[in-house]
Order: sequence, then C-alpha cells, then structure tokens
Amino acid sequence: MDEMEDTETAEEAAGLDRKQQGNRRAALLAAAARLIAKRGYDGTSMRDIAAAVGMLPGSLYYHFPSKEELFVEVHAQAVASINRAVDVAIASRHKPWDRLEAAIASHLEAMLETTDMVAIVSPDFPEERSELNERLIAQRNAYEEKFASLVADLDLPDTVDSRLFRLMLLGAVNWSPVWYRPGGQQSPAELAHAFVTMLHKGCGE
Amino acid sequence: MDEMEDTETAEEAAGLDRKQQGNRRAALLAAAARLIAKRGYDGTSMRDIAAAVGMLPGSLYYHFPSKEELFVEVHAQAVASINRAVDVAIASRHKPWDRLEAAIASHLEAMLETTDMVAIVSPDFPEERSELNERLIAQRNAYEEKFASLVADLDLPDTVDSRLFRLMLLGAVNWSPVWYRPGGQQSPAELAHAFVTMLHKGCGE
DNA sequence: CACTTTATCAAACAATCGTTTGCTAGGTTA
DNA sequence: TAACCTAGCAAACGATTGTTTGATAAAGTG
Repeated sequence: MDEMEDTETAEEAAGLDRKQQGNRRAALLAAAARLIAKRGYDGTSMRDIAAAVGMLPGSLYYHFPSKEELFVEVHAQAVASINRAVDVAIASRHKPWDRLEAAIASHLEAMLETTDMVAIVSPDFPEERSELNERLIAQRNAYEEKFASLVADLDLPDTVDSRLFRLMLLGAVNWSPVWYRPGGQQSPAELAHAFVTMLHKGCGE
Repeated sequence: MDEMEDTETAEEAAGLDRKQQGNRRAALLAAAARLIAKRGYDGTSMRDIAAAVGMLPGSLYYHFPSKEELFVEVHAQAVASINRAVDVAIASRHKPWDRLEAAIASHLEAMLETTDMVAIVSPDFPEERSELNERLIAQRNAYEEKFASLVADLDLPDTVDSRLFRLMLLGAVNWSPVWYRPGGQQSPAELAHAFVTMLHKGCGE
C-alpha cells in the first residue's frame, strides 16, 4: 500500500475529497445563488450569504478564496443547470424548428420560473470588470454554441444571417425577465412558441 | 408691468432659474451619466462623480438630495434623449414598417454608439429596490408606448400578438449591447434592418 | 452699504464592505 | 495516545460608502 500514496495524493488533489467536504459548501452556493438572484451581486454581502446558512462571515473564506470566485462558481452552476434542462428538452424532439422551440421554452422556464437564475446569467457586470466578465462569458460560450448548432439545423434561407437570427432570439428571451410577471397572460412555453413562430412564419400581411 | 409679478413668480418656480443654475448641475448629470454607463450604478461613487467635475463629495448634495435621486434624473435625461432621436428618425418615414425600422435603428444607435446610454436604460436594479425601479419603469413607459403605437400601425395579422411582437423586438434590441462590439460586422442601421426584416418576412424555407 | 442667496469647501460621521488573523472543538489517522 | 486535518468561531482590520454639518467666498439685491 505504500506505493499507492502517490496516486492517492493525486486523486485527492483532483477532487475526490469533495464528496465529504461539499455539504455546507453546496449549501453556501445555493444560498448565494438565491440571494444574488434576488438582490444582485453588489446588493449581496458575504455577511448575507454567511447568515443564510448560519455561519460567520469569515468562515466563507475557508470554502472560497474571494467573493468573485464564489460568484464564478454560482454562475457556472446556473449555466450548467440550464444546459442540462435544455438537453433534456430537445432530446425528445426531432424536427429542427421543434427542437429550437423546445430549447427556448426550457431556457425561458429556467429564467422566469426558477428564482435562482435571473440576474445570475444576466450581464450585471459593467465592462470595466473585464477580468471577471471574460470568465463568465467563457462559461456561457459552450451553452450558446448549442443554440448556434440548433439554428444551423434550421436550413435558413440565404437571405437570413443565422448569427443575427440566434442573437435576436436569445436577446428577446434573455430580456424577458424585465417585463415578465409570474402568473401573467402567457406561460414560458407559450412565449417560446410565439417567439419562434413569429420568426419562422413572419408577421407580414 | 406690475401685474406680471405673479406670473414671473410662477415661472421661476417652474424652472426659469434653471438657466443660470444649471451650469454645473448639467455638468454633474453628464459626468454621472458617463461614469454610470461605464462602471454601473453601484460601481460609481459620489466621490467619482464629484471628482469628474472637480468638486468635493459633499458639494453634490447641494444639487441633488441623494444618489438615487441623481440617478433618476440621469435616467430621465437618457430616456428623453432617445425619445427625441426616435421622433426625428421616424418623422421622415411614412410606410409603417419603414417607420418601425427607423425607430429601431435610432434606438440601437443610442444604445450602441453613444457611450452614455448603456447600463442606464438597462435594468441594473434587482427587484428588491422596488421603489426606485417603479420610478424608472414609469419614465420608460411613455417611450415604450410610442413603440406600441408604431406596432399598431403595422396591421399585423390576427395570428400575431402585437404585444409580444413589440416585447420581442425591443428585447432583442435592448440585449444587443451585451454582444455588440463597436466596429464590428454590422452597423446599428444594418442590425435594425435585419431584425425588422426577419420578423416581417419570416425565416421559413 | 447691509443683507441674503448661491455654490462650494473642509472635515468629519456612522455604516458597511471584503477580507485576514489567531484560535479551537471534533473527527481522522498513524 | 499523539499528531493532524477539517470546519468553523470570534474579533478585528483598513478601506470605502452615502451623507451631514458648519463655515465661507462670491454674487446678487434692497
């Protein structure tokens, strides 16, 4: 067993010990996500997050080296969550426009019904904090590439710029938390259908 | 001339004295707009704004009762500026879809090329600060009603919800600062044309 | 000239912020 | 049992925040 010490050391550095360690750490991430979604990044203090799980402010720094680093993990978790939801939603659809609509509906549900997402995936950060912003954009890139792929499958006419098509659709969707009121006239699924149909069929006379 | 004293008193209360007073006040509003656009509301301190016009922090409170009130005025000015630009843009157009496209182009130019607009009209504020948020939304309402009117003139088919049409288009436009890079592939006017055309003609095969 | 208003300075206020430090109870391991 | 690691407590640190207060020079006004 002596020769296993080296491999064990390597494994624990990789993250094997996370299984035991992650209990309160996960609770912190969840609390941070909920608070930041409601009050924003600047509006949420480390003291708020600590108090939400019954800890003292300084104790956070055992789990996370800084507030920014904590948020990067919260953001990554939110993006991963939406990513999984979209994957599940499009798995059962086959026709390209149906797949796109299912993906949009899933994205909208995550943004509008789950309280933890809004203002996390949103670009809360002014361009000045470029270091942080670039890391967040990088986290979202893989997710947005998925939409690029869904759009590519549509076989759009040559007159349509597929990049602008994607940016327009995602922009409309990402902005929706601004005006959406829960329990309003349309459900996220209905909104997704309306958005995709308007772009698909057009709104001419 | 004696009987004019009453009307003069009323006029000076309305804002006649702003002509003399408004010199540095206007400079403060401009500096605040520029800083907040770049660094965000929370990222801009009263000290920053004061220093930008060569004043001391406390002196701001002669002109504005609080930081929030200062921002409300900055926001109102930004909205009014875009409002005027849109009015000018649509004045020379007559066909409904042309008028809408001109309005969108004008809005986009204000958001993308004028540095002072981004992050001011954006919903930087989490829902928690509802008092402030409601005032900002009220300022934007008159502006958005103008778009509702432009959309109403389109005579959309019955299958299209004109409210969702407007929210989708404005959402896509308002989100564009997130991905737009100055000097990029398309100009604001080209973007406006692409957005409106996609919705008008549709993107079906 | 006397007086008031205007616009600002100089200096501080209390509160809150992210973060650091030293310490320690409880569990794990050798 | 002795050494060590985990996870947090308790208390403070310096910096920054929005804001207040009292004084004050300049400008207008009777």
